[in-house]
Amino acid sequence: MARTAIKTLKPGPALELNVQAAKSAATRARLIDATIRCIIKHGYSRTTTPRVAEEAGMSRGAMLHHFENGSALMQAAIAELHEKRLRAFRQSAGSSVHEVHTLVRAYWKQISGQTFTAFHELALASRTDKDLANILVPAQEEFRVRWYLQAIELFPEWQGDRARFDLALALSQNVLEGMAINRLTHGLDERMVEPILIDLERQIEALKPLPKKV
Amino acid sequence: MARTAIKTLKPGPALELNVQAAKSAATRARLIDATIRCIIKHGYSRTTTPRVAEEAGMSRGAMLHHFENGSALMQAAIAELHEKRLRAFRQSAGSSVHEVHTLVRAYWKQISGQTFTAFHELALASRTDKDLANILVPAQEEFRVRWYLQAIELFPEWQGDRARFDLALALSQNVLEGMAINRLTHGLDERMVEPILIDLERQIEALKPLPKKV
DNA sequence: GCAAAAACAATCATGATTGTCTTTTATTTT
DNA sequence: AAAATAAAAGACAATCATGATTGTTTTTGC
Repeated sequence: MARTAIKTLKPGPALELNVQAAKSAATRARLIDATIRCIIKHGYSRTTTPRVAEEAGMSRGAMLHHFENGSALMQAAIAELHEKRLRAFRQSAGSSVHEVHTLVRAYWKQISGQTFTAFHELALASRTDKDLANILVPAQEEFRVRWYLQAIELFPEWQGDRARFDLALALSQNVLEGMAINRLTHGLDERMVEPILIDLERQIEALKPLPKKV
Repeated sequence: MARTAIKTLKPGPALELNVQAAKSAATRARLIDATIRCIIKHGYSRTTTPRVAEEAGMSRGAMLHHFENGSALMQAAIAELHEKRLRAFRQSAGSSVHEVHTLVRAYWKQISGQTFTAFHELALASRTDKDLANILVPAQEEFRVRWYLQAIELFPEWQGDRARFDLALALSQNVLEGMAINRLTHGLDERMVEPILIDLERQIEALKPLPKKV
C-alpha cells in the first residue's frame, strides 16, 4: 500500500492510501443514506431494493455488490439511524445545561426530525416482522438505557426519590413521543404543542425534590 | 318468495325472506373481519388479498365477487373499524358517569385494544400512501370532532376556561395514545402505566375550574 | 321444473421484487 | 504492460400479488 504512493507520480489518486476502499466506503454511505430517505419518503414496506438503488443513483447490481442482500442493507441503515440518534442525544445532553426547559425542548426538537420518523416506521413494522425486530429491538433498548442513565447523571439531586424521578421521565417520554407520532398521522393540533410543552415542564419541575438551599 | 315456503317443506331457509342477501351480507362481514384480523396480525402492508381470503376461509375468486378489488375491501374494513371505535366510544361516554377517573380509564382501555392497533397501522401507512389517506383521514377527523364535542357535553361547567379545557383534552389524548403506541413498539415500561394514569387524572382535576360550591 | 342471477372456485396474464449470475469497466499490483 | 482484483451494470429465473376471465354450483322467481 505504501508503495502505491511512490510508484504512481500522477496527482489525485496518489495521495490516497487506497482509492478503492474510500470509494467503496463512500458508496456504502450513499446507499445507507438512500435507504433512510426511502423509509422516510415511502415507508418501510415500500423501501425496496430497486427504489433504493434509484434513490442512490446507481444500478441495483452495484448496490448488491456492496451489500449481499436487502436485509444486510437495512441492517446497516438501522445501525446508522441508531448512531444518528445517539449523536443527537449526546449533543443535547452534553451541552452542560441541566435545566428542565432546555432538555425538554432539546428532546422535542430531536423527535420532531426525520430520524425519529424513520425509527417509528421501523418500530411499527417490527411489530409484525420478527426478523426486523431482532435487529431493531436491541438498538431501541440501548437507547432507552442510555436515556435513563444520562438523566440520572443530569439530575443527581433527584435520586433520593426514584419513583418521582421515573415518573417524570416516563411522562416526558410518552407525552413527547405521543405528540411526535400523532403529528405523523394527522392527529396533532399544532396549536396545542406549545401549551403541552409548557405544562410538561411545569409538571417536571413540580416532581423535582426541593433543593435544600436556594 | 312466499311460495318458496310453501313449495319447500324443509325447515331452515324457508323462514328467511332472502337467503342470498343474508348470505352475501354475512360473507362480506366475514371478509371485513378477516381483513381487520390480518391488519392486526400481519400489518397493513402484508394484508394481501390471498392472505385475507385464506383468513376468511374462502377462495380469492369468491372474495373478489363481493368486493370488486382489494382497495374496496380495505375501504369497507376502515368503515367498520371506524364504527367499532365510535361504538366503543359511545359506550364509554354514555355511561352517565362524568368522573375524570372513569373516563380516563375508559379511554385507556379502549386504545389498549386491537381496534386501536389496527387504526394506528392504517394511520402510519397513510403517511406515505395517498390513496389510503384519502379514505382514512376523514374518519380520523370525524372521531376527533366527536371526541371533542362529547367532552364538552360531559364537562359543561368547564367551558368558561376553554384554554385549560383544551389543554386537558390534548394532554389526555397525547399521553394515552403515546403510551398505547409505545406499547405496540417495545417502548413502554408496563410498570409506569399506573403511575402515569394516576398523574394524568390528578392533573386534569387540577385543570378543572373550581366548583362554586362543594 | 326451469331459466336467470348470484355465490363460489379456479386459472391466466401482468407487473413488481428478490437473489443469483454474467459481463463490462476501472483500479491495483507485480 | 499484464494479470488480478474490485466496482458497476445488466440479465436471469423464482416468487408473489393483482385484476380479469372462465367455469361450476346454488339460489331465486316465474
